[in-house]
Amino acid sequence: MDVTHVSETEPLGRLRKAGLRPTRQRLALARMLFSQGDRHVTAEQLRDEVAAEGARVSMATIYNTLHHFTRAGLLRHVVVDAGRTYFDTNTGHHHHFYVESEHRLIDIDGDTVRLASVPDAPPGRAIDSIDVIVRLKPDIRA
Amino acid sequence: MDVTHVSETEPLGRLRKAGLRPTRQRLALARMLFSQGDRHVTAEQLRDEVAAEGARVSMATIYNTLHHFTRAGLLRHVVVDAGRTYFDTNTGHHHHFYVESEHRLIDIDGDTVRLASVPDAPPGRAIDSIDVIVRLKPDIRA
DNA sequence: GACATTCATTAGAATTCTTCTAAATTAGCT
DNA sequence: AGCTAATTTAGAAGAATTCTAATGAATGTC
Repeated sequence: MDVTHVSETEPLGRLRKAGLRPTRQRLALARMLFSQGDRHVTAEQLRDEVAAEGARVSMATIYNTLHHFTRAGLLRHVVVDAGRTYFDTNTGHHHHFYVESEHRLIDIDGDTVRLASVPDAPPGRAIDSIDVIVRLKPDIRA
Repeated sequence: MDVTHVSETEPLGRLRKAGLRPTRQRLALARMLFSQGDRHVTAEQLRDEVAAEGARVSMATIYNTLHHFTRAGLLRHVVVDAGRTYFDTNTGHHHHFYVESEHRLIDIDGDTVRLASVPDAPPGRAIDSIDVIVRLKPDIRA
């Protein structure tokens, strides 16, 4: 395979740049994750998608890979639901709607939520990140 | 037992007001939860505390009770960590610091975080609640 | 290109947290 | 006291994730 010229947004280039060995499994997962716009996925979803494509990737590898990608800054962890971990391919500044009834996440552009004031971190601690989660329910006024 | 005059902030009155049968177990849990200021607890923590007091309450009852209390508006669910559910005795308007390294929650007064703008809910949905979580890490400038 | 080394993958077991089940107990009536 | 519905319980079951220890694959060296 000719790999002399690889875009940084292609799966291979992305992995290279992140210092991750491009294995068959990682390439498959990177393709699923990064070639269809911003996504919010769970490990289980990914497993099913990958399986549907005919690729064989174990659950352990899916978890390992998601964590590797997250550490490398390719993904971001989203905590909105106990007992379900979402990974977000949008690592930029933004927040989330969470449709509880459908277990579905929707991005909110970072600038749409402006914090007029942010509390100081307690002594000895620093702010790592600020998550804003807007929980949605069905609108009753049907 | 004389129950003619019961404060609404005493365990018994609290349960009565919420329409919950005051059982031995619920009274014990209510006492643990509501008589030492605002708290953030997990089911496991509560189990241990109750056990330390010598009361016998099964895990199933702890979960049942926490959920009953939450439905009754006595507690609030806090999601900050996948695979760990916190219950907050402060049901008023406020947000949270989360010290990831210690799995510890700290309240942020509701007015300390002002949202300058809030996004509109997508069509057919309404905003249920807005959570702001400020994640903390140890301050490096030791 | 073969070799050695290090890193990655895997199946399945194990862990953790939470919910379920079905039987026994208890609270709140009359 | 006796009735009924709500509650509690131990233990099994379930769901999501991590661990283990063995196999396999990528990379650097000659």
